[in-house]
Amino acid sequence: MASIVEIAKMAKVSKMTVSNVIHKKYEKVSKETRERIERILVETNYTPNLFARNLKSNSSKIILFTIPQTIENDPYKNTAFNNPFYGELINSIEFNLRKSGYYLMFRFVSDEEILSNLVLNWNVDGVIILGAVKKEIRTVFKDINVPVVFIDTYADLEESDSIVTEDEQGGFIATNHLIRRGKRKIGVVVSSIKEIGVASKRYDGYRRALDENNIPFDDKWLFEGFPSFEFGALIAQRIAKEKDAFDALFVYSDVMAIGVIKGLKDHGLRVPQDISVIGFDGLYIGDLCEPRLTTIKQDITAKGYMAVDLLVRKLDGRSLAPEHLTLPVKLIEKESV
Amino acid sequence: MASIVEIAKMAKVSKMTVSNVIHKKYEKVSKETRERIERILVETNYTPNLFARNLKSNSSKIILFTIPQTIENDPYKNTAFNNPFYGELINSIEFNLRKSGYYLMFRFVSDEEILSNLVLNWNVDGVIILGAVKKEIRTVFKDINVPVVFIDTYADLEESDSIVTEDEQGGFIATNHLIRRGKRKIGVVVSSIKEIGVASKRYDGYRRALDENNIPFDDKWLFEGFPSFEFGALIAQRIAKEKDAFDALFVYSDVMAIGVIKGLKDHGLRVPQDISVIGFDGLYIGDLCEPRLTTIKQDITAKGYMAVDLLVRKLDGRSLAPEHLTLPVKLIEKESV
DNA sequence: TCCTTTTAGTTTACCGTTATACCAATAATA
DNA sequence: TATTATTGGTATAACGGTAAACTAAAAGGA
Repeated sequence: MASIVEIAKMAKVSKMTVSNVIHKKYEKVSKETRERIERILVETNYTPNLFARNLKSNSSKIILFTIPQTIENDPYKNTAFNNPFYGELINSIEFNLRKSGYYLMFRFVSDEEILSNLVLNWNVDGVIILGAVKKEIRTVFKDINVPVVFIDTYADLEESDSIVTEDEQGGFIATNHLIRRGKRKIGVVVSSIKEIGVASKRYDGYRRALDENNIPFDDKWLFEGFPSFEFGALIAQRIAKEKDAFDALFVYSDVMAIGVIKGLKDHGLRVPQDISVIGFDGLYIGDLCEPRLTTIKQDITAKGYMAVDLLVRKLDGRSLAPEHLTLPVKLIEKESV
Repeated sequence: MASIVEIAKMAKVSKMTVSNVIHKKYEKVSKETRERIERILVETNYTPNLFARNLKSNSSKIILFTIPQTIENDPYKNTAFNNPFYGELINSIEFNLRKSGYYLMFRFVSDEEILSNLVLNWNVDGVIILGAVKKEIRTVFKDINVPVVFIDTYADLEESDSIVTEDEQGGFIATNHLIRRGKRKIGVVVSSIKEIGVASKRYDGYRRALDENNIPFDDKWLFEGFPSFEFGALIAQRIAKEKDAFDALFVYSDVMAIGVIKGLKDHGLRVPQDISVIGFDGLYIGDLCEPRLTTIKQDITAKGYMAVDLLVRKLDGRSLAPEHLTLPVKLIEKESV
């Protein structure tokens, strides 16, 4: 825990000389002095105090990655991480930040907290936000001049940087695939489509596929709810009761889709013989269920990479205008259709 | 981004007076001045610069949660987070840290990095480490006087604080359950048992159950390998080839167990009719596979809670002597046995 | 009235680092 | 020899916040 002053004393020089050695400003230091100081730095295992450095430089090398959500009072109730999507994304973000010399601070936050508590407090250099965020919050980031990359948000993004997947197209491909397989009574299971997020875009694609194939949409085909495995199973229960009303389902996420399949089977329906199910994400857990889940795959690790890359380019000043990147999707045929 | 000095100027007082208002040292400030300053604080949306504060106080309120591991060069290869165990744990840790006023910094680290890069650099107030850690690393934490809580480490813990599950007992219960169901040829699938981690303890429990039931252990019953879904499936392939050699398997983790079941079924064996499988962890994904996985459940959220609680007690000085906590396990009977 | 408290502040110094300005001694040039 | 440039540093101030010591003015007590 030696400070630069103590190193300077040991080397009998001023602390500025030590600082110059640390920063490799060798033209300021003679060879002998430099080597003497370097030896002492190694011996004492010196590491700079980043608080001091950050205070001076007014930058932290910390990037906040956050998932805004209603914060539960009970950690057992917060099931976000049950979805491997989050794990894969945070893994990729941490990996790429580390590679670029940044540190990851992770936190679930409520909308209010986002500003008061973290961005300002910590002088985080940048922020990556996953999921739908209210407009007020988004505009505030502009005021405080911290680069932000939004992942999977759609509303009013002209002036923000964002990364999304081909959600609409994915919904379209999924639904089209069902239609090409002869399905005509296609239900859709999503989280809320009122929020302008991935769910509503995937739903839009679903509707477009119906339209283009002249299949009239029936209000009863829409099932909305909390995007969890359990809720998927719950919805399946309702669907199983009117089994003849559907010959296929487009479910907006794999986790939900697996729940749906589980629920359908528990209520005596066979997948895909009685009813086909297609998911969205391409998670490995799709291979765990039986039948294996046909799905629309997105590259989550690439998403994390792109988010970090975009943010780092902002921080380096290599990207000035807002960018909106869209990652491709791909139909993965397994056995549930 | 107003600093305390600017606030002071606006209020026409010294910055110390502002500081006193912020810290609610009201006996130092008259009612009028106080209210004037408070108004300005609100108007300017003042938040203290934590770098400055931390520099002065030499504490950061940051807790590092880290999973030591060989850092892959390719984020696609890092599959740690595919195991929902990690997600549930980090969720619980973040939740409880936030509740106690701490911030979570997460990072995968190599052993070397642990010290040089983070603990010293960031003046993190405490560290939570998951998984087996070499002795050298552990001893260093003592030198630098940062409280550390180890999760799921066993080796040489006398002087460290640690939290584990009843791993040995869990392995015993699992194996005993198989034996009580009439199984006699019980294979065991673990990650490396050379490292002194949870895998070796669970294996110890397995061996004890065999011993106590006078079942001689056969070297061919042991399968070691990388603890992933894929590797579980790979091992199952080998097991399927000598199908008559086994009537049951104890797999040290659910993720691996699900892979094993998948692999067994892909090679024509029926679970549990031909061979029974029991897992360990109690993850929700155990319910996704068919048959649903019988397993030994541990409470991961409780584990995170205990880790944070113990660490915070260390930081508050409310726990001086090293503590070693062991969380209970419970047999959950489903359909794979 | 004089002395002591109390009130309501202010001043100073420091946390560890770094940018900037400065300086002394030596080397190079005219 | 006098002047200028280079080398190898040092001294100072600042980042924003806080603990501790200090002080001026008002209030209280004898």
